[in-house]
Amino acid sequence: MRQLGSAQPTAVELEILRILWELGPSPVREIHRRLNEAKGTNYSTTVKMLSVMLTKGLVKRDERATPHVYRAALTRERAGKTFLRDLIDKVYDGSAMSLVLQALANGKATQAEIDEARRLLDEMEGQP
Amino acid sequence: MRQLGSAQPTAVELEILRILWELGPSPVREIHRRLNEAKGTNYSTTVKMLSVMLTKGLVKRDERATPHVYRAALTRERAGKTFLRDLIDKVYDGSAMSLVLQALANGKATQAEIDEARRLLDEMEGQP
DNA sequence: GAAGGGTAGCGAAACCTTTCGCTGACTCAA
DNA sequence: TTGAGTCAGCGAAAGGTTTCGCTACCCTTC
Repeated sequence: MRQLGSAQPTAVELEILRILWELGPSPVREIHRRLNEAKGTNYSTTVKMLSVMLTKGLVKRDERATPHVYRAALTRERAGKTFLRDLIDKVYDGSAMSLVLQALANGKATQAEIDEARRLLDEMEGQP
Repeated sequence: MRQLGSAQPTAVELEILRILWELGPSPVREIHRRLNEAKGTNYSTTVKMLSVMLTKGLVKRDERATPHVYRAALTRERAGKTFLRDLIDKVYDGSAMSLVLQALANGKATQAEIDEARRLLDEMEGQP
């Protein structure tokens, strides 16, 4: 059984989250308009994706309203943090410093810059 | 048809790339040892994944050697850049500055820090 | 109450990734 | 030559994501 809180959004799911982050809580029709604009998706598909995301806990919905209003269950900030952490884990074996060093590698970076970057990344990682 | 150069490595593919980045060019047996260690994968699976990755252009192999030697077709640096760009595109709608601002948002950041971070990210993005 | 439009949901198909059984080739030693 | 071991590859199954057809349920409005 997949842990509810730890599910990484898939490509389309992320696209929907992005729309919700931009629009704020919205009815399906609104979300669909955007998604269809971007990639010609069928209305049924949008509804299905939202229902899948609901069971995964990626979105929440207010059923009292008609039409139902959906909203993202995580913030853009949290998603960003998670993805960045994931990137560091998957590409740099968990070493944030590796990424920083690599980033500065071909450029001309002072020690001050490196320290600065380190602090920035520490903040991004958040506190476990 | 999927563009060869633009294929984003999947989870297992990335795990294999990570092994190759660490070990350098290696025979299947070596790669398999690591992969199996990490997640108990069958030998056949490792071979198959490598063959899939070969057709996708993610790895190259020297068939003159016996056993065949595989090596990553992209560097860790390039993969990191691509993933970071992808993260920015998918989560922050392509605005690197959004990510930086968000990262600094809850912390207490000086203007100097922000400028620093901007420069860092510019470098990470590479020059189109 | 019948027709039409907006809304919601289910189940199955289509597609991609990941897994592995099975097979064959090749090498080395007895 | 035969048997044991290593290496490579194919095809199909298993599992997850994404797609959509079809159905049903409200509301209006006639």
